[in-house]
Amino acid sequence: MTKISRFQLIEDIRNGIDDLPFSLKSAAKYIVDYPNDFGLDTLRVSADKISVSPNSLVRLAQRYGFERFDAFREPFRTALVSDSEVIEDHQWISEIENHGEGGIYHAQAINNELHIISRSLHLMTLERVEEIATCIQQSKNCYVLAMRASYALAYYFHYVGRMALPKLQLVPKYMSNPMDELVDIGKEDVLLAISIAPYSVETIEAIRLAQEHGATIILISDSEVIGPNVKPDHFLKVAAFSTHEFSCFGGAMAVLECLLSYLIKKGGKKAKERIKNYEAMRDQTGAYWKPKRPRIR
Amino acid sequence: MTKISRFQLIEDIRNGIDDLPFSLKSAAKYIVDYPNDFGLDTLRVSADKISVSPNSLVRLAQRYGFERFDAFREPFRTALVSDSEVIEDHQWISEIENHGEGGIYHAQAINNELHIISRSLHLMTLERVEEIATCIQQSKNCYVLAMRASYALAYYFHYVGRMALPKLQLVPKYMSNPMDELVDIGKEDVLLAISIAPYSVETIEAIRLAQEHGATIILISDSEVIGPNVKPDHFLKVAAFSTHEFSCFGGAMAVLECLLSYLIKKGGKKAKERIKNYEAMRDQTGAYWKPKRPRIR
DNA sequence: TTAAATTAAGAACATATGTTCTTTTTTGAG
DNA sequence: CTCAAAAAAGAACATATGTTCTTAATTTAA
Repeated sequence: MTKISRFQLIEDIRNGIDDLPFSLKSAAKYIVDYPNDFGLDTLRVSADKISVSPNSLVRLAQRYGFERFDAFREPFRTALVSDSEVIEDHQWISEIENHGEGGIYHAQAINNELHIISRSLHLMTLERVEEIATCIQQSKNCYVLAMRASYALAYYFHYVGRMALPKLQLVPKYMSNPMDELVDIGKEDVLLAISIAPYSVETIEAIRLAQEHGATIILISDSEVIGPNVKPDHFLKVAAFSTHEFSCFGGAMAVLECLLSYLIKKGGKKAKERIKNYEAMRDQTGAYWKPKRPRIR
Repeated sequence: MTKISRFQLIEDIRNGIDDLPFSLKSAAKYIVDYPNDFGLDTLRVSADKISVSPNSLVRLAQRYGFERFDAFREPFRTALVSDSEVIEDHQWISEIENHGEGGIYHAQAINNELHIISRSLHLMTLERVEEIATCIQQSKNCYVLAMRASYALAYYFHYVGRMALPKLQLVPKYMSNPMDELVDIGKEDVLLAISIAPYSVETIEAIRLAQEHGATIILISDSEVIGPNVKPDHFLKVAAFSTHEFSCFGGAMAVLECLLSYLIKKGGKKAKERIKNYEAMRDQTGAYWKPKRPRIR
């Protein structure tokens, strides 16, 4: 009885995955992605998580030459007991440090990243989140503004957020000066501006314009004072310091993602429904790949 | 929602072990010694290994204040799957929980965010980073590819990265199908693809094209199996699970930022100089605002 | 379009698992 | 030593699990 290793088995599964029929493919993908869970769970629990029938897993096991399902799962189980040492604190980081110059760089980067994220999230009190979420929800239009590197953050926030809140508008949307796209902003509107040092002049000017038009300003930044005559109504501070010459955006990203979570969860039925529609559209247009399952009945 | 940690529970067991009757003591000792096995095995298997009756374990569970045996074993199970992702019990997070529905949502979001980031960075071993960095540095062109929400990540990576590495190219750069912009990709080139579930067909097809042209593929994703016939040369796994319907990108962002740090630091003099030039250019054109400091001296 | 082969779901079954109740054994106070 | 209390084992039970067999859907080939 030659015991097969988990590693070997995963490798086999991955290589053969393209030749599998639909539901077995979903199952195989799941096992490759979540080998730990697969080792721990029962057949039925795994089947449920994958959304296939229990006996699909039995068939998959047979495909790979196992007499019974238990034998197929066995390598994953033994791997669980043998090599899962729980390292309590972040000892793995200091471990990295002991491998030359590169190790020191990498450990520094990881430390810094965790630090700014933790700090940013800490600064994001429930009070502020609720304040900002309410402000966005009650607005007529909510413009999401950022320039240069921060534009990535605005793009992401808008991309995901508009599924729950169609009133979100990305600025700049076209290759223009953001001010041009804010000419119609008014009292009932909100401008959510994202800017990390160094602060671009366009952002500052756009905020000033919005202020003059009576819009409510939400600023997400590493500083409350990003330019002359910029007085945000709400301010969410993020940490952005780094070990090299640019700011780190991980903290801002984490904060935005948590804000998104909050908006989606508080969005209620309407948001849920809109998200459902997006998903349906995706399936129709085939924009995304997933191991398809045949329709039943 | 105060989940007890495995670590805490083992500590409790060890402290109380002397006051236990004979068979429960054997059981307790076994659990302390072989927590992994205990988490994995069924009640009867554990009882058998310890040589006590099944219901001795039930009684032990009750001793420690658990209603049922499953609850007692639970911490050991979760420790098995989430290998070493013990977020230090941030007091401030559980504090947030005590403020109604909104507080629970927010605390969940923060927890999840920290979890996926910590896990993603953990998966980012020095070995992989070095491998990937070398691969990028030695390439002729390095295309950074992503679609839809992930495009934000690619955009950011490219925006910052090109200051150190001008050979970085964002794809799609124009509003086109990414394949059109990859027609010239060749053996000496690298394609860094970023894709989080659900995976867009365009990304998958672009990777396949690059593969056929002999380019080296680096994939940053929550799964190694994102589509049929996609076999990356290097793979960096990130965690992306969330508490709502979309994937969370915070882990991917953190990983990319650490990769950037590494590339910049390893970029040497040339990179430093190029960055200096960028900064000089900024100052000249006044693209950025900075608070004027009073002249010293 | 039809027929055969493949693939998946569903139902049924024997066994395993966690729990509870009862009986037996052990412990300890008087 | 006796007897009550505590602890452990054993038996019985409902539910869960893996397996098998049957039926339905889907794909492939003619």
